Amino acid sequence: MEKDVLAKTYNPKEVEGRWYKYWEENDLFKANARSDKSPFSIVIPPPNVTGSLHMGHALNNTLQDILARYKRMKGYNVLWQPGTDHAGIATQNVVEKDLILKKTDRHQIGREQFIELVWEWRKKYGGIIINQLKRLGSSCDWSRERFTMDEGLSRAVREVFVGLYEENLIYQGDYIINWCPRCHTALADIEVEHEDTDSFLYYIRYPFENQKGSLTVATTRPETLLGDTAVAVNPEDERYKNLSGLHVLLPVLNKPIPVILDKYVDKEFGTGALKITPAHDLNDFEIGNAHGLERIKVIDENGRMNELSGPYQGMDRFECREKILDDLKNSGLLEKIEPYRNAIGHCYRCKTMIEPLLSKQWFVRAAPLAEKAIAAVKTGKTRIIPANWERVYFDWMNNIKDWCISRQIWWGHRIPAWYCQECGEVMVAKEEPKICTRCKSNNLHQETDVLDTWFSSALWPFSTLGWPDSTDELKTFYPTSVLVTGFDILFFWVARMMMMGLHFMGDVPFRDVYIHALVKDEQGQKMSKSKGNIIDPLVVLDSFGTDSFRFTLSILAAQGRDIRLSEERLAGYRNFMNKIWNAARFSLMNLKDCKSPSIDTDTLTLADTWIMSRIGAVADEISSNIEGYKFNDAANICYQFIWHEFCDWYLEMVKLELYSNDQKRREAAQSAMQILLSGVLRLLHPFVPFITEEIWQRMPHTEGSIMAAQFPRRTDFVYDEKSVKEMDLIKEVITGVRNIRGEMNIPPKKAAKIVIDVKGDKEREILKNNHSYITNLAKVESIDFISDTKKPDSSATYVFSDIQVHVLLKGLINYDDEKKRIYKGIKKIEKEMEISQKKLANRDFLNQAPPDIVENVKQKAQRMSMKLDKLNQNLTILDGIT
RNA sequence: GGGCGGGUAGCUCAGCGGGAGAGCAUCGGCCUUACAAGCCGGGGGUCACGGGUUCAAAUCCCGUUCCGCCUACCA
Repeated sequence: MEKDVLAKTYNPKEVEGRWYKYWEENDLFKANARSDKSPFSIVIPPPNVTGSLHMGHALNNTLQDILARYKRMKGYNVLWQPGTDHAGIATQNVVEKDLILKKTDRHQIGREQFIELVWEWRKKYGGIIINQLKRLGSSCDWSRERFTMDEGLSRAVREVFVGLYEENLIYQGDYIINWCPRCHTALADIEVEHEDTDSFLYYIRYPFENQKGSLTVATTRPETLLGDTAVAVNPEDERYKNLSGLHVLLPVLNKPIPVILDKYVDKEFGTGALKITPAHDLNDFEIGNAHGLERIKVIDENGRMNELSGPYQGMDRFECREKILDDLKNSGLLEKIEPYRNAIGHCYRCKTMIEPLLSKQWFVRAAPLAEKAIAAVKTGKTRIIPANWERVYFDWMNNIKDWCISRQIWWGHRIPAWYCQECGEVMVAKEEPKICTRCKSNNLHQETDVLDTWFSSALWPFSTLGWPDSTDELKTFYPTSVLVTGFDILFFWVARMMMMGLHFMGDVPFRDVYIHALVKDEQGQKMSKSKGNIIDPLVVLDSFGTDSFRFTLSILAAQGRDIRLSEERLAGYRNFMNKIWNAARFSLMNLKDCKSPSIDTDTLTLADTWIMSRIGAVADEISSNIEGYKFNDAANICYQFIWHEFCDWYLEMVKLELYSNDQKRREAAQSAMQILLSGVLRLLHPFVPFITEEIWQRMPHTEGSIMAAQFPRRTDFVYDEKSVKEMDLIKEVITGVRNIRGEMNIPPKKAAKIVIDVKGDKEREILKNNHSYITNLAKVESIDFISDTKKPDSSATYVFSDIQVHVLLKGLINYDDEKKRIYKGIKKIEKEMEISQKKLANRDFLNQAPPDIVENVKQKAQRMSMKLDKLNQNLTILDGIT
């Protein structure tokens, strides 16, 4: 790498690809399953293989990468385990769409060939999201990339399924499930999205069978009445007391169905009479079971009315509703229609309205598994951060329902169950059985359903590490250190990993779960395709560069708060990258001929000691913030320190040394600068890997990649608290002069004479010894020192505590302006003093507040009082002049 | 229905018991040989409202209100 002068602005495009390749080629992302170093491991939340990078991924992976890079620099053996999941329904949908274009469908080509096509698709497009993660700089160990349909992971799935079945934790049964008529599969409860919808409540008369009159029920789904097998009323409902044992006639079909009594029915709602359709509603199903009612399925898997729905057979469910309402109206059975708002379930994949259907499915008995998962968080074996998500987790776990895991699609792990065609025996086994265990028949058929994708995702923390084999990876990296993810998959994924990990590994899958924010748009709206407010991370990467993007996400990632991303913010942090770049540019220009760095405390200037004390303190703060998942604080500390301390003050001060004729001073400055630049880059590296590597490689006396360098600690630098106080004093004087220059409109080029009135010998010494900082940074041509003397004529004065800086302004001073300025200062300080004095006048405060607090207030009051005196004196003098 | 988060400078947000902060925007002055994606300086806030606890409240508690979000088998 040539170490020439850097370009004037940072150009990320030229840099990023180059270094990513370098890191990969030099195996810098690789974990070691047999290492003496302490392990640190993260499994990636596997992105959907059909996916393309969205903001959620960008944030999620940026945060993981910060942790991974930071821990590597701290000397850990880091494994960041990457991979993708096979996304059963989504992937099948994509390939099926292709087939439609080719004027065929999966049923025509058959299961085997279809699966082959999906694999082909995955080979061709499955790497897209992976490459996008690489563009983000993600330092995953790609040599270990896994896919949930890999042979190894599929083995883990079979092992788990059979294990749970044998323990009676998986069972098969007829239940009401959520059916998507478009995807043609069952869905788990959490895969259904509820949406408040304006609909209607229809009041329908069910005539009595053997007497006059009718019983009116209220329903939102009149079409399901074809499958009604009873009408229920509350046993305590006075109105319907005498109806028990009677029958009513189902409208349209004129079929008698019984009136039953059930406490479930709410007397207050509708008419207090509830129609019962056990095959199409979960509650009705349960009531039906309790009363031994027949289950009549009238809607089929396509959402169409079937042969049991009489005249409506063949109609779509919505079409049927219209028709049936017409017919009811005509026969006078429709009493009234009321507008009604209710939540309607939709498929989370395709948004089709869910049809609750009676169907035979496979379920995981969740409650027993949840117990340990609850305990693990209660006892702190796994921490959820921020902790308020614990409550959400507990709430769900405590009310957990059995998990429907079978899906009527082809792409996925086929359930390892076989049915004997002769005797009906069900066999669940890891290997395909040859003959029926009961009747010895060889006429066996495998279950056609596959497992929910989340079933395999639930095993991710150990299946990716080689389970069920006992591998070095498992020994070294399980339990993983932390899981970083969004709350939207807390139930889908985190909770289930907890259950499976505890059950099969006997330990939690991760020590920490860090739940991060959602990325929203500028208006705080959730980004969605339908709203069209999506900010494409790839576009952001192109226009601002990866590092700016990552830094923006980090600094906005406050715990428990969503991120509103905006172009202005991105531009602001792109400017920060440019600032870093130019600080490096300046440094490198002056480091061309430098020796290898060493700290000689004798040659350190006050500026050196001060900035080293600061960078050391800052390094420790950044460390503790990263370790506490306070990414925004860590990033903000970097920003403030680098821009407003290192660049604004140190680099300006070091110019004195660099431009000095004294070769020794120059060399000492070069040494310090190298140490500092190296420190700054290493602090920044976890956040902004590319720009830091680029500069690192151009620095003299650096070896290898910055990835392998050590993260700075306070003890790496000179630390001297006194220097911080001294520098504060000098900065205050400089700021004071600048302030007056600015407010009095003194041309920046015009050098000023100043007189500092300082009583304390110590302060005077400090200012005298470091006067060149003041003369250079405040454009001052001479400094005189006085002690407790009257304000010089033709001067403007900056007052702090008992120190006064008089800027001599012969001919430039406007006395009215100066008076106004002083007056403003007096008003401000009087207001502040009032607060302090009130406190000090309060006996309870003096007695009960901690002594250090009282002392602080006292000192503050004293300082202010001195300042106020000086200001008043100055005002009096000016009054005398004008 | 239940739960969670939020209301702090014009905007976006930190802070969450002892001096109201940042970024952006704004105003004034600067092409000072690292950076105009920059430098220097300034202005700007009854910390939603009402009570309470405390020597001390933006910060803790209660209530009100307005926004989000999650969850739920009253048809």
